[in-house]
Amino acid sequence: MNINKLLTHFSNYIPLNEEEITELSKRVIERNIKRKQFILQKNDVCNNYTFIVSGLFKMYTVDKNGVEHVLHFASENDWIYDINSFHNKKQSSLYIDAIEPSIIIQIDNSNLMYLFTHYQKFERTFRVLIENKFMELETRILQNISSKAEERYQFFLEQYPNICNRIPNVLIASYLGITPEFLSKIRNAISKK
Amino acid sequence: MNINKLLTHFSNYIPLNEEEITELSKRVIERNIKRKQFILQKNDVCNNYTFIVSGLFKMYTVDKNGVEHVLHFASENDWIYDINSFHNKKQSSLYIDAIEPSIIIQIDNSNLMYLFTHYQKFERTFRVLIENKFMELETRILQNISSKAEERYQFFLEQYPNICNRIPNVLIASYLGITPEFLSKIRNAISKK
DNA sequence: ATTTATTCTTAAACTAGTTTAAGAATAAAT
DNA sequence: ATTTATTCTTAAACTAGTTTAAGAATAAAT
Repeated sequence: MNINKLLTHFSNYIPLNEEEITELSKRVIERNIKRKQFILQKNDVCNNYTFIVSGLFKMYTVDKNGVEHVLHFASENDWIYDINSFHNKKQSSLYIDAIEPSIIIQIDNSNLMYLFTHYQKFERTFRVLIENKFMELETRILQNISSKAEERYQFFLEQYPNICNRIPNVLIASYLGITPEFLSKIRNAISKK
Repeated sequence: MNINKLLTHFSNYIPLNEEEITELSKRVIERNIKRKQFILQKNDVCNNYTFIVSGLFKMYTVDKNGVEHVLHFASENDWIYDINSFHNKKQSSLYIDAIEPSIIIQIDNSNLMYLFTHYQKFERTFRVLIENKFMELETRILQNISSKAEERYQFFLEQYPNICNRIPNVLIASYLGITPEFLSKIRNAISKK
């Protein structure tokens, strides 16, 4: 059962006892997602936290010119959700879809709130989780305001070695905030060094 | 007493009862900070969450060329801290200093953890706080990867109308990830519209 | 009130990154 | 196995943003 992967994930923060495992297991659902299948689309309300058992997702906006801007990638043992839409129950401006065929475990808003309220451990774990995600975003912002595209690309390769070769360069460029053509130039320049 | 400003801040999330107020009050300290005074310097461990009663702070790095890069501004009723240094108790790579003379209330790591463990309400409030800060950062990242400097500047002015005219343009440029000279160009272009 | 430090602006020469276009290479679908 | 769609690369012309320098304007300090 894939729930074990989620339990192991939790135990990296704080191990759960039997009651907590039972409660959690009752409140999540497992789904198989095909490549290119959406788990969130613009104007929907994001009603689930999604844990990725296996596979790879991207979360992105589409601007007025139809260009995609990738806000996050997430692969196995990571979470993906539009936090703003989820907590404020408002329409999302984001899309989430699968880059690879994936297996996910989802928990919806009311079940998550139930766990937070009845078992402080869950609230703690999710506090720490979001704190860690906040740190990652701070690092990324710092990169964006202080480094050139080439450095940001090199840093991306170092930081996400296990996903960078599963993601097409078009999407890496989008994530870095540059055009795919310029990323091509950068890659060419690096290979000549 | 300035603790009231902090209590009001909490009650915007979840109101505290008398016991919680007493516990909180025992565990915080109030400080006056002069202009340009540091509350965190590189290589120190950030041991406090800092609530700003009045005044204005910036958190930033200094790169190898001596250039400052502003990660965050924070003014009255907001928090500032290096979350990475605080939770992992490791040396910070950031500086925090006062742009204006300020009054702050600080709570240190062990006291905050005490409150989290004994009163779930504090853990909840700080979870929601960091979630909100995460949303802000997501918006900022999206801006950085998808918009030109002029749009990012306009957005900054709209989003932070009460601090943008208290901050020198050098620092706004740094926050936006552009040079002050280019910000000058942008301001000139906008004023001609 | 005066000096000193900081901030802001302008301009010219430059470089990082974009746009447009088109072909080559690779991966996905049947 | 072949077709179709997607991804990647190259190059030329362009534009957004940087660098260097220097003077003007404003704010801070005494």
